[in-house]
Amino acid sequence: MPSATSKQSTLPASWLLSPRKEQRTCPSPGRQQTSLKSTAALSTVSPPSAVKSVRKGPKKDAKAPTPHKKHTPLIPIDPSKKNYNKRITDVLSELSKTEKNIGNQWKAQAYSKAILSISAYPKPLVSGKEAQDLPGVGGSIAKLVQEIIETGTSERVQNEAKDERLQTISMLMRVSGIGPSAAAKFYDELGVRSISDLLHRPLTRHQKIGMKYFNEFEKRIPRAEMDRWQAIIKDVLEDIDDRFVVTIAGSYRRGQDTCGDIDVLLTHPEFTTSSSSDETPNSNHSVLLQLVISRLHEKGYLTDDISLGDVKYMGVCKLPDVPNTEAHIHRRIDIRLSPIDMYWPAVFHSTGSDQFNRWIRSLAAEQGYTLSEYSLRTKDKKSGAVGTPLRISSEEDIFRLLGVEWRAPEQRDW
DNA sequence: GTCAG
DNA sequence: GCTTATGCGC
DNA sequence: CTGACCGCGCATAAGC
Repeated sequence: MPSATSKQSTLPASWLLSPRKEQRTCPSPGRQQTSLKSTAALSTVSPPSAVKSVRKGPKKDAKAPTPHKKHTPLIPIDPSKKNYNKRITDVLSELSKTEKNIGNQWKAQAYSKAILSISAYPKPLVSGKEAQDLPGVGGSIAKLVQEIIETGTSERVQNEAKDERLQTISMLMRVSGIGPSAAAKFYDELGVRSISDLLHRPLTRHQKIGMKYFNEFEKRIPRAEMDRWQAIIKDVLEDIDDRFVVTIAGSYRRGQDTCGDIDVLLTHPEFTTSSSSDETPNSNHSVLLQLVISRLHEKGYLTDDISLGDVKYMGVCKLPDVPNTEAHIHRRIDIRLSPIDMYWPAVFHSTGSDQFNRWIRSLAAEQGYTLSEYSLRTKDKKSGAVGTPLRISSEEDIFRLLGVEWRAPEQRDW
């Protein structure tokens, strides 16, 4: 009900409501989907290769997909392989979670890294010492591993499991908008001991929404529903301006059967970095996202807004209910608007997986580049000086420039 | 907590 | 009122 | 021994 977002669609966006060109050129709506699996992953749309000029014939382009060979070091871990040390990694996961709850993100991450390499170890560990040879496993974790091998668990984990405060904080943090700091404050200063206690406490807008949909947000989104959202969003956007380019990224793009939320990336040929930096009259991109959001509201797809700025929206959506059917579940949806010259790095980044991104970034660094969600730039290893962003007109460009063989999104799932 | 510098 | 810091999510 | 480990958009609190 709050939704402060009601900046109605009084926003004129001159070039926006542009001539509905002939008809569907670019982002042809969802159709294609249906045959998911492989195609679905490439989810999206037509890559407008060059900034301007494009938008012509049917989606041609896609660059010449001619990857050079260039063996990729394949450091990757095969996720399908068996974990011979599950007992150990399970315990370490608890420790990672605890550190995260306390706000020690780096320790939490360190445990996660150790978990990854231990999971990939091809046989059961026999000693902590053996574990310490693995990347990410130092003396401290080696000791833990030794303890787990000997006793089957860790005393520390046992104690933490009995710790009321930790357990409660862990629970509170399941509410979207409550992090380590707020959870600790609720417990220590406001006497909160359960989720329901929160109802009588001052909450931020985000936290109220987190409470309202506490159960729904933890439910996974079936791929079929994701397909529907993709079609809907493309449809609404094309209705506004058929030059919008849309990608549903995240695990959906990697072909997963279920997803945690809906991650939408958006760009428009007339929204470029230059047009965003200077304040020319044409930089009405500042209303672009607002326009999109108000349109989605009008159509009844959005139910709550968590945040809305010029380039990023976070909110809640729900498919229209059909009479005599079970109501649909509320879903978290994020929509980001990128200048077109930053679009493919953004798509690449948001497609993940996180692990894949870490790997590719380290690879980039080795080759004298720095890759972010905004750009791919050269970077001098010595001086650290970075160059200007390279022109990226497709995901393939990124692979090609890094000398890595193309990997479809499903192959980045690690 | 781990690793690189 | 305006500016900066912090929390949060990703 | 010390700092990096992604760091940025948005909402809200804190500071002036």
